[in-house]
Amino acid sequence: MTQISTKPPSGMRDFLAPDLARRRHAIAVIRRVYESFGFAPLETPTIENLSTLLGKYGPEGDQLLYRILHRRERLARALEPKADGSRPTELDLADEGLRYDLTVPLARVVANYPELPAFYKRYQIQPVWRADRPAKGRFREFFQCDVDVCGTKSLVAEAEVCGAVATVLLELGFAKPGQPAGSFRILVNHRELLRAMVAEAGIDAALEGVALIALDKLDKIGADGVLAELVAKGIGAGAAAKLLEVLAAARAPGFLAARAGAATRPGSAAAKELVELLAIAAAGPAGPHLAFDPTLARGLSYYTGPIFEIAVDGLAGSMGGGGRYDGLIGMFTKRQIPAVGFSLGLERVLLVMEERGMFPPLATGPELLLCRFPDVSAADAIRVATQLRAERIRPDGARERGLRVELFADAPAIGKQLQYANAIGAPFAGLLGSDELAQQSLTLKKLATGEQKTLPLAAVAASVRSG
RNA sequence: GUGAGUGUAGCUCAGUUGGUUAGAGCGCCAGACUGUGACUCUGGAUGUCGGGGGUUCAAAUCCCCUCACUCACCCCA
Repeated sequence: MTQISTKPPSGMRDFLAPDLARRRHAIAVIRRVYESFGFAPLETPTIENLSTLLGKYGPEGDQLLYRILHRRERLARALEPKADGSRPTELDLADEGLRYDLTVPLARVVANYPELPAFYKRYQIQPVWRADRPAKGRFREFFQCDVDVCGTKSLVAEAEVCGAVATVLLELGFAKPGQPAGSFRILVNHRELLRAMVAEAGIDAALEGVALIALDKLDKIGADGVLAELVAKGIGAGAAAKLLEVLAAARAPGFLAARAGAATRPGSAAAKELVELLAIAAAGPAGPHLAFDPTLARGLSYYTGPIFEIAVDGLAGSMGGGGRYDGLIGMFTKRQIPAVGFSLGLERVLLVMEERGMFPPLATGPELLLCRFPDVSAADAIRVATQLRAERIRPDGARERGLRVELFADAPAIGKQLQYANAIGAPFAGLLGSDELAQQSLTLKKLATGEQKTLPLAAVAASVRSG
């Protein structure tokens, strides 16, 4: 163990220039689209009080929270046995943790700033942390891109957040349904509908969670598999079979409309909401992508109404998810404020885009590497680089942006400098010798073809731009 | 949390039933044009074989421990 590991901690990553080019490309699209829907930006701290975070995500979520150990005297005190002789617990050793998602911090913010507009729409693109075991497409530090609407129970809010993420994906190059190669679906369901189905099957509300998780696997392990798992989790064989029956009925075409019309049956109101949501959303960009999926459950415990998840072929997890959480903000303030949101998983989106080759060519680095021969002083090279970088006014009055210019620091053999230009992917090299300097000119070399010409400094930018 | 797999040069990997000096390709460095890279040719350097212990005359190879990473499941974004 003499050698210090130079790798980042597991599940966390360094982002080098090519990674950042792709990430920034996606984030730029996300930000632009979210703002076009009228969402305002928000950023919140990396660290939140544990009292803010605990109890919002369910037991599994609490388990995955990164906690920040007390320091110095506070830690020493916390480590001592308590008055009753019992040992300190996890709760005694920390009262802060890293944020686990962006929704709970948003709820805290809404509760903390009563002066915010009654209908607060915000977007937030920041990393979150989960003490999970990393896997393909799963990290311990990852970025979420959230949009949320607070202050209304209107299903327009649902339609808008779905429309926003659908627009993002379309603008990133994901296809409409019918073009299976690049398509995505937004699955929708309703917490109340799920509860009604579980109740209808005669399953105890306490077992609702495990029942829903088993149900969610129907496509993977089949009806027999789900049945076996339900029984294994302590649900009677009769109730388990009944649940599958209820579910099969829910999958039949026309189920939602029928249930919405049957006002006395459990889940009728929820079905009605989904019917309405699908109808409203049909007018927006999410319309063609939305699909009712009665098995969609979602793990976070704060959801109360419609829930969503983005599914694409070939991705084990989801690219994003969301739903309505009318009770969450009320956990931080006496005011009960309804809200609904959608979260895109940046890494999941990038993963799928990578696999499908969806990135456009992304320009990075300098457009021109300025190489100097040994007979040119460093000061002269800097003067020329400065001139090339500066914006200038063309004779016709138009403004011309300066070039992205890197100046080679030393002046070794020109071949070395060209090798470097090649290595960093610069499309052009500018060769500066005493001849060029005397004429206020530059020999411009196009690396891809090797062709080169000497031209006045003032003409270099235009020539680079024209390729 | 469960199960499986992989750790050998900067990278991707080969290395036979244990056998003496551990290899290839790519990359890197130097040269074949003294103001020209990417292509070609020649030459060169590169390793605690993940780490520790054990078996053996002998270990990259077999055994144990440990660490790291990957995949699948679970769950999620």
